[in-house]
Amino acid sequence: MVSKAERERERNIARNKALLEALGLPEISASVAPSSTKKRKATTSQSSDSKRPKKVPRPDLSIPDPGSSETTPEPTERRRSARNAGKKVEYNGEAQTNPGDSLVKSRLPRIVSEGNFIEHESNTEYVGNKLGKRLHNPKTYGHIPGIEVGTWWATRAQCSTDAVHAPFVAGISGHTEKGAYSVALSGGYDDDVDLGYAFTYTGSGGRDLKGTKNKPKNLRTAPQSSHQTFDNTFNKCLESSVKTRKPVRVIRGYKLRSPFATEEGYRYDGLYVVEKAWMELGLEGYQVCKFAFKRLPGQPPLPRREEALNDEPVEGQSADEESDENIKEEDTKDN
DNA sequence: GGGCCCGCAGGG
DNA sequence: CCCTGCGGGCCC
Repeated sequence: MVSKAERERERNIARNKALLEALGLPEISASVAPSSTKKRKATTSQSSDSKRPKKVPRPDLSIPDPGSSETTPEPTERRRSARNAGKKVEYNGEAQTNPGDSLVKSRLPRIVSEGNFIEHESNTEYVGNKLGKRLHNPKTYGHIPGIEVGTWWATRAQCSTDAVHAPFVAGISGHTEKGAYSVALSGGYDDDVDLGYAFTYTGSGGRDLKGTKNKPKNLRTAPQSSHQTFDNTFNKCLESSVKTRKPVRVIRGYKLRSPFATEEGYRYDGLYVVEKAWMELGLEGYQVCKFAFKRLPGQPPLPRREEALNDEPVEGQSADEESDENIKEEDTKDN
């Protein structure tokens, strides 16, 4: 038996999916199975052990002892498990006393490719769950220099430090007239559809973050309790993106319900264009703002979750054409 | 795992 | 300043 809400959800999904498919594939119509192209080793990390310990972003790297011993005073070890993310973990002990020193070395971040994902080893210290020193302005359109598609972070704060998506919590960042700089796909709306090369996205607002007067909640996210509108600043940004067609940086997170979600943390999935903006009835019975995104061609294929690999192969994935270096950082000159 | 509450960055 | 927001940690 299927509940009414569930049916509603299925209908929304079907409608959104049809809409995305109507947008067409991103140029290359070749439906190449991603595993057959460049990421043949994409899933080796977990293939051997049947019981996955839930998070294995890095099976093993050049770092001597990745094993659970987090206490290694290894100064080069910067990545942490998401679980440790706000703790007062003393990685790098004394570096903290003088953050400026270790932060300012302005070498560009180094990327270590790792099959299914890319580990980001920048010189930037990620201090706790706070914003570190940025090398670039997040209020720009297009790629951030030095940050490859596929770059992975444990937390939103780290992603913000690298200027890919500035807000810690909010899903949308942008300029109301020129368009969005970036969005985060991190769950939150269960009738969004993610095909990888295209997805639908639900806008912001309409949530009662404060609870009632007697029962103040002061939440950062909450159930829908009123209609969304395009007056909302964030929604306006995305609406403008449809007109300006500026590229939007997209990150996907572990909460996303999609074969393209990360196992944990957040991943930079490159540039998309917002093709369409509209309103529809959301699952919670309120009007929501919806947006259809389409990925720009010429970008690395998206990794899929392990458990999704057995499913039907996805279309629209193809090896990189010539890389699109023409889409570079393009300043907004308003600050 | 769910509930709750907090800090925090960004923008008006 | 104030408020928002697809985090994150902790406690249960």
